[in-house]
Amino acid sequence: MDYEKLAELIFPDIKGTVEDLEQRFPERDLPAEAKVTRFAPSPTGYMHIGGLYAAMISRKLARQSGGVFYLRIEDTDKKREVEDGVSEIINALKKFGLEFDEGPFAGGETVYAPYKQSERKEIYQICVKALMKKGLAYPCFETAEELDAIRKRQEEAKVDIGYYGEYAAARNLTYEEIEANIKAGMPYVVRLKSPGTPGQYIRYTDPIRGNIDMPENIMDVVLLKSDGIPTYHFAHAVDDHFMRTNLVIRGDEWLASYPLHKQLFELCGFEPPEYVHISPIMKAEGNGKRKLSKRKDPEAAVGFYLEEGYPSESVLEYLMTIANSNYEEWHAAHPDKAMDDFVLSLSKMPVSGALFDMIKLNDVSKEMISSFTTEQCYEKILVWAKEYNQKLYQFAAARKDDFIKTIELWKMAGSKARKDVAKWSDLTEMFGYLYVPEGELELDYEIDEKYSSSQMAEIIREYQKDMFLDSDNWFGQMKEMGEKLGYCPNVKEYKKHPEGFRGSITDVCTVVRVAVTGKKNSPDLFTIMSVIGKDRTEARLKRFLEQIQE
RNA sequence: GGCCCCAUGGUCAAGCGGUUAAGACAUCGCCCUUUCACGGCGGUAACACGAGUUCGAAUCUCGUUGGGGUCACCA
Repeated sequence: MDYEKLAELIFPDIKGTVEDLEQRFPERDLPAEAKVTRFAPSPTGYMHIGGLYAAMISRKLARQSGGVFYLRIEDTDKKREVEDGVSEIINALKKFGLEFDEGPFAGGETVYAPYKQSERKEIYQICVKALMKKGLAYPCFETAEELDAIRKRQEEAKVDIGYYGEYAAARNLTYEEIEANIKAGMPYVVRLKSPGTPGQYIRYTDPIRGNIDMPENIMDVVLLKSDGIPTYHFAHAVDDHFMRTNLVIRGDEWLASYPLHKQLFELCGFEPPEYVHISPIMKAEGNGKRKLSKRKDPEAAVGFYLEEGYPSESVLEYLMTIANSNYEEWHAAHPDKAMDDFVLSLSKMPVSGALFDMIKLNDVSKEMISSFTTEQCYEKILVWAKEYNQKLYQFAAARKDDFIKTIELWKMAGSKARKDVAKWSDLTEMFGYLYVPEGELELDYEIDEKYSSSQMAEIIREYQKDMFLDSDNWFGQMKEMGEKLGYCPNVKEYKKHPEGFRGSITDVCTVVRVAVTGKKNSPDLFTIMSVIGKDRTEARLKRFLEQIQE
């Protein structure tokens, strides 16, 4: 077979050479230790939490080594493409502060462009043509039905399934047969003619997992689909070589294709990048785990965290604790330092998939929020509410001073810090009584059955006489009032001698608290009333009386 | 099924041949306290199993079991 002639038959219009490409995409002028990494999603518009995790790690590794992090769109499958898919992914990443260092998605151009695979068709074809000239690629006209038949035979014979070796009939087509098929307009793919030997093993060293021995690739995989667009594997080899990526962070589902990728790089004459296979984020199911699923788990989507109002810093910090469990310790030792100062270590990455722990995320997020200043909280809430909670947004935007007071109320500062809020959507659930205008307020009173209506009414009526809101000793006044009604002002004393009292100051406060907020639990009552103001407090007391006397 | 990966409390995990087997989250109790939250103190709770190697194994080897991944003209 004259491979030169075959290559011209298949690619008559491809004139460029691999050498041209080497010149067009020169090696990067970077220090040896600088890592060039990328995030390479399909433009499905759906951003998986695992994608965010990988992107965060890739970017971090590039940053901490003085390298480059870029975005490449893997749009070689038109069926999966979604309109605006690209911008949605970029927006999601942007909201997490993960920005790119180069390319059109960073607002610039470089010699490595284009960054979308659909615009790199010719580059791939040049490379396939070069392989074909070397006898390492060939056209294959087999139909899906014929491929199925091969699979059946292989299943029966209990041998490896795939297109390879003796099963790869198209390897033996003559030039004349190929030419005739093409003239007849038969569709075809271009396959790799794998030089792999069955039973031959290769060694791969993963920075996380160590040495792994795997069988060498023997499959004649598809390089170019019938539409002339490359498969993922081939596009990966070509792009990561010519975009000069030297570190590929990918999910461990790619581990199995390492032998293929290594072979592709070698056959093309490219230096393979360093690979790191990271374990996926899992979800508990039954007695096992499974990957967080796009279909079944809303929390698999990055959008979920955005909607719920988790600060992006919280999600990233939680993800970092999964990536390197020593991060938490480091952070505790350096509370003033930012996550950017932490040095991520590949060897400390987990080797098996971690269960996503929403409860832990909440804890991390409460800590994070308590570390924000009031002003920072205000800004972040405003941005979140504008998109996800219009009512809250209107209140926060129109009455900034009042809103700031509510933040101070649930946040507090320093040693008095409260950690009630893990995500902004908690705000309306926990503190709706602060934001809703009096007319629209509907309190679902959490009344304890141990209080009778008349008992509660007595307390509220007494409290209505003077709410002590101008006093600098509100609680002292409350004690006096309670004592007058027969409630012990000292809780400890009451516990020792409950028989002499109708209850304690706790009961007095609880009844007022329920009347004002509807809830049995809340932050400091006096502060709440100060925030909502005298008039609204009075109105609520009145309403509560009406309610319980119905 | 073939190939590959993994296995310490409920969860995330330290551990690298000799440890009373860390820590964080969760949980429970106590203290603080007008409730809740915060904070402080304390408790419950783990080396999947079986053989080796060794004076000695969570740690090394093999096997078993269990879990996961992968075997497309999808990435």
